[in-house]
Amino acid sequence: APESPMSSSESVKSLTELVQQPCPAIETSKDGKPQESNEPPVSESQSTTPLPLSGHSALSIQELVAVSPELDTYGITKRVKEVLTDNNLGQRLFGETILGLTQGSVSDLLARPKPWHKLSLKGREPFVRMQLWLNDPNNVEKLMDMKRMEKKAYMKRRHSSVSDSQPCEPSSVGIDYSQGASPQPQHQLKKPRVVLAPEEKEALKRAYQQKPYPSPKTIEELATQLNLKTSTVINWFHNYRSRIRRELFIEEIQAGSQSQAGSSDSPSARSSRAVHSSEGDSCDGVDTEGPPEGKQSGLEADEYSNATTKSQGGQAESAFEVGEEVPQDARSSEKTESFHLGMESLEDTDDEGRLKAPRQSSPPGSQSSGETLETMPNSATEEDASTSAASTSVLTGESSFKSKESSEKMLSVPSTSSTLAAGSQKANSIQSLFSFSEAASSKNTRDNTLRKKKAANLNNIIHRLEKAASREEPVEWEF
DNA sequence: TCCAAGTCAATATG
DNA sequence: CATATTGACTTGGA
Repeated sequence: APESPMSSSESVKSLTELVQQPCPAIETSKDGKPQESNEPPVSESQSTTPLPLSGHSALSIQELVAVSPELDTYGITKRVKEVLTDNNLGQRLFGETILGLTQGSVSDLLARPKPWHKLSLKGREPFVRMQLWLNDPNNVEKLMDMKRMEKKAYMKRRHSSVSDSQPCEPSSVGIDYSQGASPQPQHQLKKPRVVLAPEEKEALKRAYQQKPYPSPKTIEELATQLNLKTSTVINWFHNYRSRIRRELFIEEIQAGSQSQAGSSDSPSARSSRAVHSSEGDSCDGVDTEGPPEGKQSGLEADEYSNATTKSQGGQAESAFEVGEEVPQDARSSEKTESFHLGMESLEDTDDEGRLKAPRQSSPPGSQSSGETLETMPNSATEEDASTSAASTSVLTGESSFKSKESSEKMLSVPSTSSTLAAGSQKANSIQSLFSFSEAASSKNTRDNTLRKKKAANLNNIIHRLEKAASREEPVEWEF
């Protein structure tokens, strides 16, 4: 098989190489790199590094991370993916032995790496490890060995059990795997893992568009209306916000990287990466509605609506202000819109339409039936307005306009880079922080007020985040 | 307390 | 089987 693609001519190393031996002075050889694999059972993860100042012994990665130069996370993941696929190595093995992470985390990391400057010290660690691994000439070989070993062990185990009736390899550990022991009864100790129904997700997304940072009160309402635990709603918002942010990051990275003028970047054919398909166009409305059937997969398409960002934190930027006037203050404009989340059924009576998940509990008397009423009394919360009038119930499809336009999509503008063509070179970073975008929408019909609103909303939170971020870290981003 | 960032781990998908 | 998605938990900062 084709082998040794290695870095060969790659000139990319440059700074990445530094990671290997950041400061010869201190580190000297010992290239053994601190790769230690963690044990299967939970890793150490010793929080708060106790600073092994005493030196000797392994130099923790955290120290390496601390001195590591800026790494190209996107490039690293791209190469790692190539190497892994070229050699038939799985994420699980790689993650557990090299990164000390589980398969799911690895998948996520490889698919959506955040730009270096947006990573915390902890978040940079896996990337440093990956770079270290890439620099290791025997990386593949080592992993292959591990794989073989694992297979062997597995085979052995299986064999004995199959051919041998009494494998009992576990002999040592007490009989029955403790723990759950009786698999049957399965007390409910196991926790079912909440799975939100598509309708519920839709409702939450809609709520998010109106208020990305719902007040406790709003959260309560949502929880009640959707018949979910409050913590679930809270978690959902946290996760959603976080994941949306991530989407923006990758856009940023892609935009930045695309400027590459040759050099680097091997022409690997496959490449992965999903292109953002844009979409759009025309007819929109229409559709859908009935979630039940068909195309479940396609439904998300827009998923976290792509946002169009635009940083304007205060300076600059005005340049490309979008053409359209944005309803500044998304907040106020919001009140016009109502919550209407279209979902009809849900909750309804008993009979199991299958819709209702196993969700246990259910607040004491809550949810009676029919009708959902809208709880929206006072308000007067600090955010004032916000939901206020709006919210009709989240469920009830009864709101007059459940309209079909529900499918909101926020056009995702393929950030065309305007500026970026520029030199870049040099620090290579250029990431530009946020793409401008917009422009596109202009042509569209003007009825996109809805979109604008959403965009404003997202911009809003982005600003807040940026502000906060810059405050704490006077780094350079943001030129 | 809230939040963000990282992860885990169950479970979807392919 | 491997990979992708996602609700929940953990950490660390104000």
